[in-house]
Amino acid sequence: MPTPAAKLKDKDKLTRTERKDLTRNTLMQSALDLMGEGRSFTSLGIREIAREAGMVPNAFYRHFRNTDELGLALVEGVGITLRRLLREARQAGMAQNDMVRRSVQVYHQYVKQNRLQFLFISSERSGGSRILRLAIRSDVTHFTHEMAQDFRRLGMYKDMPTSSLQMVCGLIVTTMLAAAPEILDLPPEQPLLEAEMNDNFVQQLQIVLLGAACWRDKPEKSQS
Amino acid sequence: MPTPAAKLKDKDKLTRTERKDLTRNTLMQSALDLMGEGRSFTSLGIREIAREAGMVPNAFYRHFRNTDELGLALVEGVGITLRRLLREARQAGMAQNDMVRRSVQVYHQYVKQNRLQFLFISSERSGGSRILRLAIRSDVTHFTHEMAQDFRRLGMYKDMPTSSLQMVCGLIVTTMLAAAPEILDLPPEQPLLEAEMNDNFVQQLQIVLLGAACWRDKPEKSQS
DNA sequence: ATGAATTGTGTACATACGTACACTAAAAGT
DNA sequence: ACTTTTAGTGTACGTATGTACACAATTCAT
Repeated sequence: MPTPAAKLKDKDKLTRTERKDLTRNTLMQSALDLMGEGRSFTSLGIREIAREAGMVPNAFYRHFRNTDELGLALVEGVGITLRRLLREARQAGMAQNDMVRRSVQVYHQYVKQNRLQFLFISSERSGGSRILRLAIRSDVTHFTHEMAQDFRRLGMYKDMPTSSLQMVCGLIVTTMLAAAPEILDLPPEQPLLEAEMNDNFVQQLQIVLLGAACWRDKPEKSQS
Repeated sequence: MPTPAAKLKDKDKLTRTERKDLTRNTLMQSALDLMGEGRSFTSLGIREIAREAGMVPNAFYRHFRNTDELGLALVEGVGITLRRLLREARQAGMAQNDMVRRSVQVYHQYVKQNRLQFLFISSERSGGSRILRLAIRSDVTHFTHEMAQDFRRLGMYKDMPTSSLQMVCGLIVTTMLAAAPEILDLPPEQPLLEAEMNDNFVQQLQIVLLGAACWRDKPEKSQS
């Protein structure tokens, strides 16, 4: 690696829009990389990102008007990542037996593999920029709904009204996302801590699923 | 209000340490206020905070070495706030009946009353500075344990092992804290949205409590 | 009462930032 | 073959930042 800057830019013969998308991605990746080094997205500057991407500051403007716009682009990638997660979880075989434990393992390694994206979600989901916050929240809601659909497809909680099912999935997703920062902060190569955390996580999810199973719609309205 | 800067500094006759603590608090409050205006804590600067506090930049150093240290001081305040919450919830009368609904209401208004502190917790709990993150997390753990003790005192889940009870409380706290950012982002004076959110929140907590009630320790170890 | 300690001020400097404007080179449209 | 578009560069400017240093004013200890 000759320079610390250039990320991936082989000067192949590419159409202009292709090259543009490429450096655009470089910018986004650079922002993520900076977050990986402990900086929070909201505190990133245009110059900083451009520098990390090996470009002159002004080049940034050819792709985004400001950092928030780059953030929104990152959120899109997050949406894709989350959808892939669901797909992987589905494929991981829901053998109904220790399906929760299995899912937790899949999730755990998925978070580690997509470290920077989850770092981004976790810290910006309730972070500084309102626009980003709402965008992420909307993506998470989307994810929740897809999970509910999957539950339906798998025939889980057959006789539960859809709204309740979504509420339960919301709870699951909340629990999942809350686990992400702790996974990310785990010191590497500490299988003991890791196992302990996963056990706790598994138990919590089992509680939720158990509660959902015992729920059996009781739509009592409060009158206080 | 003559100047936009001075917060609360009547020049009474005060001992030196009192006055110092006073301006120290002014600095902390100013940081919170800035967060209230949409800035994220990690992106705050010494000058910015000092300016908001109506002081010259250098004065900051008489109280904190850097912004992280101020953040840690804020975390202490957060701990106190959380403990007060538990106390209020206890007093709110756990009439066992719609106790969840009651607690949710208490919590909701508590978050709104301590808006800035919850803003701080929510965004820094998985935010940029590792030190702050861990400090907040440790406070939250503490809070969780106290909640578990309260559960014990109230005779709830009598025959559940302590570790499981703490796990359940962890789940509850996670759910509570996840609700905070949404409460904070609610447009003001929208009782409909508010009620909807609360209903959802209540249901989720009921699921958790129900699951916990059905739990009845099943300490099966996995062998995969 | 006097000297020390400490809180807050004023000035200063190197550095970083966002952004404007003019420019180059190369691809795209004609 | 030409003109136009456009991704990226270079320079420049006003402003904000962190921090160092010397200083003022007041409280504390003696």
